[in-house]
Parts: sequence; structure tokens; C-alpha cells
Amino acid sequence: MPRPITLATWNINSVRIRTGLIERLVAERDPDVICLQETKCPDANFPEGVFRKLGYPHIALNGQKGYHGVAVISRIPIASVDRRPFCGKGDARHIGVVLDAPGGPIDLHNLYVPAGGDEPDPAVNDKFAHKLDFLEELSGWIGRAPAGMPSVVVGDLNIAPLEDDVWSHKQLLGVVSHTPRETAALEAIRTGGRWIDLMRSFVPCPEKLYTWWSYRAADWAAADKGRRLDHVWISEDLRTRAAGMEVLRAARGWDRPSDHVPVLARFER
DNA sequence: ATGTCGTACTCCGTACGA
Repeated sequence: MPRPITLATWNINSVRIRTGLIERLVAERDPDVICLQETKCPDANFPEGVFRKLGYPHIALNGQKGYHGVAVISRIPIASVDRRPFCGKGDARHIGVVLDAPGGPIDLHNLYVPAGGDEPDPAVNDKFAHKLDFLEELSGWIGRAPAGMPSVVVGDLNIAPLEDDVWSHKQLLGVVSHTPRETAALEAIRTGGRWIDLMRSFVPCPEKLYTWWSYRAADWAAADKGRRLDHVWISEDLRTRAAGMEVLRAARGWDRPSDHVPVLARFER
């Protein structure tokens, strides 16, 4: 059986200061495609050369200075690139590519949903209003079933939709990322588009599953107060090819870590 | 669980976003 295709998604929280951590991910797991969020880097300053030397010649960028920014770094050829603006703000929060993959093209979308600030009330918090607007726009686009091509949506969606996606459902019901308004909106988008929650297809509830642990915890591993903010959704036509999923929890303990860890998804060719 | 990060400018400290 040929080696599976491995996709990784990781909110790297600055690609420039954590290039070495991505090299470690490559050394340990050798993903074919790496989707990054929060690169915090204009395209002209992206460390493309490092990734080319690592064996990733196909690179698609949508970055901006200081904040946000997404990237796709690939061993598999990229046939086309699409950068979608959201909410008319000019933020770099989406990049879509068509991978010229063995077994046929795959439509891959890499997203960074707004965090939404602290107060879960759009009337007093513009950031939360922006998050809800973003979800509404996402619903009108990706909330339709994809047609004609196997499709994958990955990224930091900044929402932990299920009760077992957070360390305490009751204690986080009023905390941005797990409020009923956000979780209902995200699940409606996912089910409306007939997207499969790949991570939960391999690790069903009630098992806890997290991808993010706050920097502010004194001991993130001991407290283990995590949330599943990062996601991999696949279209129905990829279901039988989905071969595995891994949350690289150990990466949260690497030197100068991101507060998010990589999520890996494997597909048969 | 108001705590710790990274970035950019206000530029060796402060403001902002997360």
C-alpha cells in the first residue's frame, strides 16, 4: 500500500520565530502539506527558502504585517490558489488551494476565524460582532455542500463546538469560543455543508480532545484546561479515504511553543 | 484563570490582539 497523504494544520503564532518548530514537525511526522495560521508575516518576509530546502517547493501565501496570515506549504503541486477576503476588512484569514494530488485533485481551504475578544455580546464588543459576521459569511459560502471535487477545510476556527471539546462545558458556556451562539453557528455551517468532523470521527465524544492550551496557565499540562479550536473537515467523498488523525500534543511542550499544537490528518492515495 | 505571549511603534517601554 502506498504511503498515505498527510495534511497538517497548525496555528504557529509567528512563522518567523517558530520556523525551527516546523522543522521539528517535519522531522517527526513528515507531512505532505502544512497549513499555517497566524503567520504574522507579510508575504515578502515569509521564510520560503527554509521550506524549499526542507522539500516543500509549492508555497501559497496570504499574509499581512503583524497579525493574522495563513499559508500552505506543500510537497504536492498546487494547481490553483484562491484568497477570499472576509467582512471587507482586508484581513488575511483564508487561502484556498487545489492540490494536484495522487488520486486526483483535492480542494483545500485554510481558515483563521476571528478570536472574538472577551465579551460575548456583539452590542458592546466589535470583535465578537466581527466573529459572528465572519461566521455568517462563511455559512453562505462553505456552508453549502462542495460539488465535484474532494474537499478539505482546516484551520483555527476559534470555536470549540462540542461539550467534550473543552475542559469544562459548564464553566465555559459564557466564554468566547464556547458560547451557544458560536457553537450552534459553527455546527450549522458544518452540517449544512455536509462536512465531516474528521477529528471526531476518530476520537468520538465523550473523550476529551484539545488543540490549544493558554499561555497563561502556570502548568498547562498539569491543569490540562484545553480547548479544541483547530479543526479538519472533509467532504463525504473523502470519508472512505480518511486513514487517521493525530493531535501532536507534545508540541505544546516544545521550546518556546505556540499555544496551539499541530493536527495531522492522513488519507489513502 | 487578569495570567503570557508576539508584533510594531509610541522605539529600550507601551499598546494592541490573542
